[in-house]
Amino acid sequence: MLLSKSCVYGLRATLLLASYQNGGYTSIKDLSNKLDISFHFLTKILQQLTAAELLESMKGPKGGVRLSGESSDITLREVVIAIDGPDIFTECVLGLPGCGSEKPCPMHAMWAETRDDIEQMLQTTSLEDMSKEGMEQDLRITADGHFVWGEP
Amino acid sequence: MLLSKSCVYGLRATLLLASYQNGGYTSIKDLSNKLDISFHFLTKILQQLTAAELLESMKGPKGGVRLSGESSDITLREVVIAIDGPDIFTECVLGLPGCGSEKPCPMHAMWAETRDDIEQMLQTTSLEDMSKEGMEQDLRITADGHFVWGEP
DNA sequence: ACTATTTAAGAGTAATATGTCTTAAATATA
DNA sequence: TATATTTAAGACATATTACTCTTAAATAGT
Repeated sequence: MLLSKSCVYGLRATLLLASYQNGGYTSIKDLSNKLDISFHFLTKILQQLTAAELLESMKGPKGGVRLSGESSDITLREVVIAIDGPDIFTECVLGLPGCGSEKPCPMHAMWAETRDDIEQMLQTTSLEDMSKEGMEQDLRITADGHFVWGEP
Repeated sequence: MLLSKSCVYGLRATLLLASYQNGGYTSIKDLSNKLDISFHFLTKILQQLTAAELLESMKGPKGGVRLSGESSDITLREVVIAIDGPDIFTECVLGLPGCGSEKPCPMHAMWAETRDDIEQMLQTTSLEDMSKEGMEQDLRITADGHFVWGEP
């Protein structure tokens, strides 16, 4: 997998949050239930996103998490980097540490291109873009596909 | 990482084998030394490639492994599939099991495209292509970059 | 036939990723 | 103030991947 499970969980949760578009706090319990992800595990992941200031959190009743800004201002790339780190956008496909344009591996050129395409794709797509598509076309965000968007 | 370490080791070893272009057997010891990969671990990986009939092996003195056919006839895609399996070319980027054109996830369309690009790229590149480039331009195939191509 | 060399196969170990559980801290509401 | 609810934090457990080690089987050369 290109993205770790943690990263994918983070993306799915933030997409769902974006679809709520009410500005209020949503409990992680709600997210973990709807997405069928372990509550404690998801909590840890969302903590990373909070630390990266993509989310804001509040403890206590009525607490939960919310996007720190407009869903149109948060890109998929930001979420990915917050969880999997920025290296996936620079790493050699053969995992060779010193690989770069100076002394590349045979696959460097071809991979650098697709890698940049992927980064560009994630960079130019906001949580709003994806969550809107998800809602409007009733797309899948769970394994079973049974899911209702935008109902906090 | 898109590809597992095993897969990457397999690619590096087959690229090196392709550069030998002498048709004879090369000992795994030689490959593991040159590529700085654990001998036993590489042995296991190359066994998978032998099982997939991309390599042929012979035991005993003068034994070793060799490409089962012309290096121009073996694609990077074949090596990848032999080790990491074919699923990486069909899997959902969010890891959602039922994701497909019928009931896709929001990222399905964009990812399917890049995924197909990657497959196409690997499909249209042979071991010969890559090893020739590696030799001719003295490209990196080890971490330290100190390496001499094509000397069995 | 004997020996040295090499791959094959499987058991075992280590490291990392994934997932679970418990306790602490904050906060809304009564 | 007391209670219920929620995130924060860290310890713990399991699964997967990566790597090591030992023994067996095959084969070339003497």
